[in-house]
Amino acid sequence: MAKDYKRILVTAALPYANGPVHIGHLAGCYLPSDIYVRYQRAQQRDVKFICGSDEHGVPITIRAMEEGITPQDVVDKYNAIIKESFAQMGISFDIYSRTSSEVHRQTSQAFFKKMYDDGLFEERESEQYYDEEKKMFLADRYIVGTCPVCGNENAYGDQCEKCGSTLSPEQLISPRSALSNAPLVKRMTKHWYFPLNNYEGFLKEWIVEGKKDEWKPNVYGQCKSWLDSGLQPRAMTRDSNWGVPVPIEGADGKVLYVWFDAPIGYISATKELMPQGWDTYWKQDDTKLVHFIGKDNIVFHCIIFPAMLKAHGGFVLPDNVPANEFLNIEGRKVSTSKNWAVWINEYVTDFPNMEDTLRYVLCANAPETKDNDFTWKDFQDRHNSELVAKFGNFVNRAMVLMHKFCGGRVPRFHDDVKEERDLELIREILNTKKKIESSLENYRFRDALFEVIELASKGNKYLQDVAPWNLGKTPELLAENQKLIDNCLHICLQLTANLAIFCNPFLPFTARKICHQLTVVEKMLDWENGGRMDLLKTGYPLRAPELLFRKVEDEEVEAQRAKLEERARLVQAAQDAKAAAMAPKAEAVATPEAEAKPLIGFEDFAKIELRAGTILSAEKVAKADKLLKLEVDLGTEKRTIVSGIALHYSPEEIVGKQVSVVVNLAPRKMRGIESAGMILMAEDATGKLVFVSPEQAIAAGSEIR
RNA sequence: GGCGGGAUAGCUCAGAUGGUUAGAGCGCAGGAUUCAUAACCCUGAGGUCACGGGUUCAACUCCCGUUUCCGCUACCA
Repeated sequence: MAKDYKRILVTAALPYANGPVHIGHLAGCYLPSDIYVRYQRAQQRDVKFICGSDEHGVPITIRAMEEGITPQDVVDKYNAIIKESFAQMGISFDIYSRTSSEVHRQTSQAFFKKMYDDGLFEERESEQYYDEEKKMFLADRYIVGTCPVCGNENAYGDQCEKCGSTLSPEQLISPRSALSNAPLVKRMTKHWYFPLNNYEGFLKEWIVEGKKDEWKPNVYGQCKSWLDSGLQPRAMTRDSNWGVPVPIEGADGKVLYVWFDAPIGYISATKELMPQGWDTYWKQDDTKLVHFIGKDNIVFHCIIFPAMLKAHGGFVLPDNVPANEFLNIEGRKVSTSKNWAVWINEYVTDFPNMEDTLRYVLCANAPETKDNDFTWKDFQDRHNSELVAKFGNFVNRAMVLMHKFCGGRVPRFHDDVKEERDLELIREILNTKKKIESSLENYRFRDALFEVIELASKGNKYLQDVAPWNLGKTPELLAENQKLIDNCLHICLQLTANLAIFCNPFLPFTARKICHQLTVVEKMLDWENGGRMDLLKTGYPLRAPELLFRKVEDEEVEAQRAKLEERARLVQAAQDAKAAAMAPKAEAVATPEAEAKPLIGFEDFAKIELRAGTILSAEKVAKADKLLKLEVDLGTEKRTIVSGIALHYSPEEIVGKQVSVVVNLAPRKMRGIESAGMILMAEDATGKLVFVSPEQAIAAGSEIR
């Protein structure tokens, strides 16, 4: 039941301003949204395209700390880079704003305040780590300490970037503040929780029942999964000084949770774009709201934000959330920290004036239904065979032949000699238009783009069938066949004009180049002109043909592959993924030496009590992939130790084995089992784990020093 | 481990509501052609639709297992 919408509001996920954008971002979100919007604009529909930088949150403050600059400096830098990359790629936002703007502060605060005043939050107190020196609570990321897993002394409270372990602050050994280096104390702090569980009924009805056949399976499935497993209240505030201050009494030092304020950024940006009238787009039922995002954002856009909008009241809910899957590169996942990515700002430098090629390749192979793979070989193949050989070649053939046989002017169409194949092709043009429309309305961008190329292909076939170059081989033949030649080229040129209209949402730069050659104004690109056979006036002189695309040579894509591999190799060799992620430009700086820990005194070492132990029994821990529950004989006592080695050893093969045990490690519960100690393991670069064992059998409990 | 989404020609991917010979592009093998960036056009070869069961007159398409990839989540040397 397609509603009769009066206007369309399109949002693209706010990119996080702590790094540049790469082709995965483009393919998953910004390109499809731009195609959709350009199409709707060409349809003369009332559409607004909203985006901006997401500039709050802990990772930005961390990056600022690491680079020795302020968070504002970080976001200023990346906001500029990101904004420029989008502009260069022709992503045509009506506004690209940022969540550090004043309008956004006001908007998100008002949003929060309204919910607060309506009593929609729950206040809760909990114990959090507090830095007495800086007089502030610390987010998980601000807490550093020794990783219980790999011993990295600079692990963060949520993750150890050295070994990739996900942590909680409580797990860190001797936690300290990342800001002041001071030891931490625990203090009570108050936060405001949004009881998502109160909206389960509404969400179930709206999504599970209402969107079953409308939303993509991946989106629908993900939502259903969340709803079925039950929703929990979620904290909507954080202790931090970077973000939107919580606008109520007694909330000093607290800001809105970045996932609370970020989606409101769509609203603020709309406000900024249209100080008068923004609310028409957000508050009237006949607005079609569409969120374009990557699959990692589904829960926020389909569950949390709609629940917020519903709770606040007065806002429209998204009609659709066409989330794409992920794009891999050369068979591997995109990884910022491993620098396995194709960055947009680098692409536009390496391939000037080839924005449409990237747009084409990313759309033709967009991860619409599953993760897809981007390879440079595929990039080259698609460009050379589809854009150059089919599309560009057809346009060029039509132009060249027209100049050769029709004196550089659009020939007239002679009804008296028209043939069935002429009419057939004309019908195909209209047919193609309809197919593209229906595909685009249903977010099937690759299908739509395929139809464009397919139509060019039909043009090529038509030219081949009529073969005007044969009809005009000699002056005698030319005179005899001029009418047939005229008709053929008349149709080919009108088709070329139609191709410009049809490719415009996908290949806007190319569409304009075609307009230039045909000496027509951009206005011709209006969608309603699609299918017309009188776009070019008979007798009108056209410009000399210029190639729309150059070929991509083997060396170019080889160089790109080599660049990708080389950077990844450097990062790998450096064993310093973090440094590379923080400075993707600074690949040359990466050093091959592994990160070394600082010197420690004997007294530090002496704090650790190590003993040889003998494994008495081992069993797999239920509901955990990697955990084994071990009974270890330490001579004077037997202990239960839970160890994450199940992927490397089976329970049977390790019984009786002697191992090294950290005896005085604070006990910790895992999967409900208290683990008293830790088994030492050695790990190689591939992640393989082996025991660190006494070289000969020795009495259980022997001290290791 | 829980949940969700994938697994289809050599490669990259499409395949509403189950129904005649399962599709496209590239690649490959032939052919035709020369207007065009040696491009275009035609023909052909290539798939037990991951595996095993089941429902059905009929399953790539529905159901149940298994294997495997991706994501979220839990957990982790």
